[in-house]
Amino acid sequence: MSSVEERRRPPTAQQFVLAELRRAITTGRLRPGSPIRQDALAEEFDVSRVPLREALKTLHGEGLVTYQAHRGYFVETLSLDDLLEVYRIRELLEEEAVRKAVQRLGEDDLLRLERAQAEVERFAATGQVQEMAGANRVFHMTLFECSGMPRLVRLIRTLWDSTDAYRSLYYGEGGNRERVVAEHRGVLDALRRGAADEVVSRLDEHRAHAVAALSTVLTP
Amino acid sequence: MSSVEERRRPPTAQQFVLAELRRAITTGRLRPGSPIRQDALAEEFDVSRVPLREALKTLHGEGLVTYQAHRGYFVETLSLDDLLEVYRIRELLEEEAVRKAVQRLGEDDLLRLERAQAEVERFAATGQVQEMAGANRVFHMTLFECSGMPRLVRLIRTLWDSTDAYRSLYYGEGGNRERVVAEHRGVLDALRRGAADEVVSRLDEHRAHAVAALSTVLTP
DNA sequence: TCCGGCTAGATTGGATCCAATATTGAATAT
DNA sequence: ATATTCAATATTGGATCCAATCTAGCCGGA
Repeated sequence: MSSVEERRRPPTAQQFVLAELRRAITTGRLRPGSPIRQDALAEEFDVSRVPLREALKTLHGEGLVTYQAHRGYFVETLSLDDLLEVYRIRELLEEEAVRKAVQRLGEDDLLRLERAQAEVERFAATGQVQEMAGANRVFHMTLFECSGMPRLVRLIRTLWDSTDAYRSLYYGEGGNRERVVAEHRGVLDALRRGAADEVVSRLDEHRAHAVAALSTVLTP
Repeated sequence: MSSVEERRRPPTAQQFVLAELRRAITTGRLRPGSPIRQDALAEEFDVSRVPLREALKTLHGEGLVTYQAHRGYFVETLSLDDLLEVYRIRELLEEEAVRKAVQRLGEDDLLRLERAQAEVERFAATGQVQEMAGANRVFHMTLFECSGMPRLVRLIRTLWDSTDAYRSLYYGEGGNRERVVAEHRGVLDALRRGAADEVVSRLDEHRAHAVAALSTVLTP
């Protein structure tokens, strides 16, 4: 809706800190393996340690940090290997979700997907990176949710969360936006025809492109 | 090592509360869909709300509870359908882990697995249900860890955690213990021969038996 | 010199108190 | 009677303070 969208601060401090921490970790500002000093970070974000610790628990669940009782949290390495692993796991889980979704897909689902795709294209055209990342996410999750497997969708969502910060990187690159749009259209087309295998392979390619682009960014 | 192991209280209150909450939810004492009153629960467990909330964040990550800002946590339904879904997801992820593990399996890994299996058999013989559940877990995780995919192992572990309380139910039933032992031996045998497909199908059966047994418990 | 125990500082874990938000019910206006 | 507003209450979110635990460096003894 709003064109500027100056990243509104979330309704709770934990959610705010959670987003900040994700960025700090994925951008490498908090270096892998280093301990997380709660006092210093809390002060930096201008909150107390309580919401900070709750955010850290969430990140622990996502595997971005490790935890040892009475010793605290440590930044988990997110190397290229890790990224590849996450994408491999996504491949496995999303294939299952998509196959189930194709079986159950109704006309209303297709309409929702097309509306989501329209959003993606709108932001792609205007070059609004953050917004496009959000719309892209809605598109994919809408599809996954058609699987009728809520726990599976949850897991996939968590995997997306844990690599969130990278994605806006991806959409920042010029050519990638157009390709995403084209690939989505191909997926939608295959969905309409109920061609499960084709949908799966198209999405695999879709991911592979993202991995390839991100690999070059991460290797320097 | 210790044979008695009278469920020592964990070193932090959050971990204690976490275990208690898991039991309370999976046994149905906290009814699905009902809100979680932090004050009441904290008093019941004789801790403050701080560690309780951190435990709830962990459970949220596992999908045992839902969360809405400023409205709190709610017990998530864990119906038979959910259990089936969890096992289906495990099937997908564990197959990947096991195939990778078979490729990389060394003699030392096999030795560790056999030692783990010896533990399982020891507790199976004496009918120590809790201990056997623990040893069983060690056996499987040891195998998964041979995959060299730490994030994948993490995910699988989380899935096991979220249905932990059910498993001791399973091992309580008389005949199940002997079958588990026999099935593990079959898996070990196939592993020695490097027969990946056979390992996968044996583990699938292994899970299927557990699901079947748990289904009868959950349907009444 | 090397090892162990010990003390002081740093850091995390938890309890209590206050603030912010949501919910409930009653009073009022239509 | 129904809908709406507003106040009272319940509940969650967060800040501060204190306790428990870990870490690092020092000291004494073999």
